[in-house]
Amino acid sequence: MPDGRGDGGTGLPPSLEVAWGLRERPAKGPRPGLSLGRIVAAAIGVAAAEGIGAVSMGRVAKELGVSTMSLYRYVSARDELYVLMEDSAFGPPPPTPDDVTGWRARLEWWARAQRAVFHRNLWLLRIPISSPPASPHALQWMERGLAALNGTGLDDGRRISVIMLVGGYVRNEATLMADLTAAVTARGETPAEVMRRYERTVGALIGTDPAPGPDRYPALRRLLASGALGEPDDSPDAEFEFGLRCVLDGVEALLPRNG
Amino acid sequence: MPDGRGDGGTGLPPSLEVAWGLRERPAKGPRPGLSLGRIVAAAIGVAAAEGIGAVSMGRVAKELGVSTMSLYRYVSARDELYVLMEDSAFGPPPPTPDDVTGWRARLEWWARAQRAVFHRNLWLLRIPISSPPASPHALQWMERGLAALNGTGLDDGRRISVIMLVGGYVRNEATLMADLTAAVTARGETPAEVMRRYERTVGALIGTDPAPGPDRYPALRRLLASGALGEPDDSPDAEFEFGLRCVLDGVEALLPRNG
DNA sequence: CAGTACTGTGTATGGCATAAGCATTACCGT
DNA sequence: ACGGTAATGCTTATGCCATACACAGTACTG
Repeated sequence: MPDGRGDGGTGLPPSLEVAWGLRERPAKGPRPGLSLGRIVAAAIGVAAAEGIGAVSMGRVAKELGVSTMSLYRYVSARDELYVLMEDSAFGPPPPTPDDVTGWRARLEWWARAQRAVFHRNLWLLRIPISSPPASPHALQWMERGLAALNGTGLDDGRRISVIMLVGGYVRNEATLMADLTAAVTARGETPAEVMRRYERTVGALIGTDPAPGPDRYPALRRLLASGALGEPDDSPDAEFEFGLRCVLDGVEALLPRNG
Repeated sequence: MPDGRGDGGTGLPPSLEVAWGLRERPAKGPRPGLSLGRIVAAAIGVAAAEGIGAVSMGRVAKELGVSTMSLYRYVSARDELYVLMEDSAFGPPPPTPDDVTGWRARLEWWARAQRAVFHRNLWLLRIPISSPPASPHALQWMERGLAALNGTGLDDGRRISVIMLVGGYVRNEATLMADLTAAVTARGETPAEVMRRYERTVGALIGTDPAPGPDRYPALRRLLASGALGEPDDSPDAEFEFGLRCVLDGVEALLPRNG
């Protein structure tokens, strides 16, 4: 391995090996005044307050009272910092209560816990996924998801597919919610107002009146007329649970025998 | 409305109203040498060749042989250009063949068509979703998705939920694939090699040997031992169809009566 | 033919990631 | 005790980027 000449032969960037607890502090130079932990915490503070877009190397450095370039002693690129922020924000998966038994309840618990993390850290959803999970907490979450499927007759290949399916659903739903709240905070409106404005926009675009020729948007027009866009009758949580139930029903249909 | 004083009272940015065919060419100034269409086409060309990261205002302008700032006569911000690129790349949904009948077949067709678009334009997946769909083709796709659910007893609220669920699944799966192919082209490896390298990394991180204390990663370890990560027995297409079947099974479980 | 609205453009500002080189520091082996 | 060495934090510089602003030319309206 000419490249990663550090401790672990993991092929990971040095900062991630530090996060994994591999790699000792080198015994030579001056004692570091900074630490990965402090940098990541500062970055998360900025992201939480002003969104991921405000997290620049310069900004984080200013927050810590150091120069921009000193951060590069700890992190070799901004994207690496993003990965560490992600790992830190997720933290370890919370312990599953004892009364949560059976694959379905366990997966639901897993999904809701993940959703809670996204809701607490909306900026997470703006970080593009760049590589398969290899940070400490990410693998712990993956472990938990896989373990939830114990007892189902699914083979290992299917298990990854299932947890990627469920995890993807959670992320997707959370992203839609985050987009809505972003629109809400951008202007000074309530979610209901945003949706009603969207409803009005679509109405103006496809024409609220049936139009002269053949109708190109019958289904959309009926949706608009129903008012389901502007006044959803479900709470966001209920919406999430609805989709989750769908997905898990689909998973259940896969199982060889019973539940 | 003090803001959007143009033709349509849509509340949309001017460029989008142009894309919708509202807004005449103003009869006053010099005839424009550029057009939204040419700009968007050039931008898509850059994105297709070098990824969305290469699509900067300066770069697109250079491609067209004009100055950077002239683009701002047609588009008020880069993100607006992104929306137009997205709309153009999607195009209208392809016509559904006559032998595709029933909600399930129609939704499958819709999902596969959408996936095909993503596969042809991987850069699409790197554009963050900023606002609810309001571009011409986006609404056509939405219309098609809603119409696919005709005949099911689902009410309109459920229908949006379902198409967002399916659409989200497609996008998610396509993104994972795009990430993989990005990793593939970044280094000079085959997909199988990338996955095997990942397998090795995870092995090095959690320790391939059972470790001394209690095992923190039993499920992951078993997954690794099974080789399911490194050598998935399904093709990417089969993987997609598997997830799609899951999701649609879940949808089917919602329906009031039969299929 | 003057007014006007629109065009493309040049210039300027302020931000960004990051490469390269420098002085300083603390440990290692002697 | 002390030179060698490797790591630290910093300054400076490069080359991107989005975009505000002001200007000169252009084609239509009255």
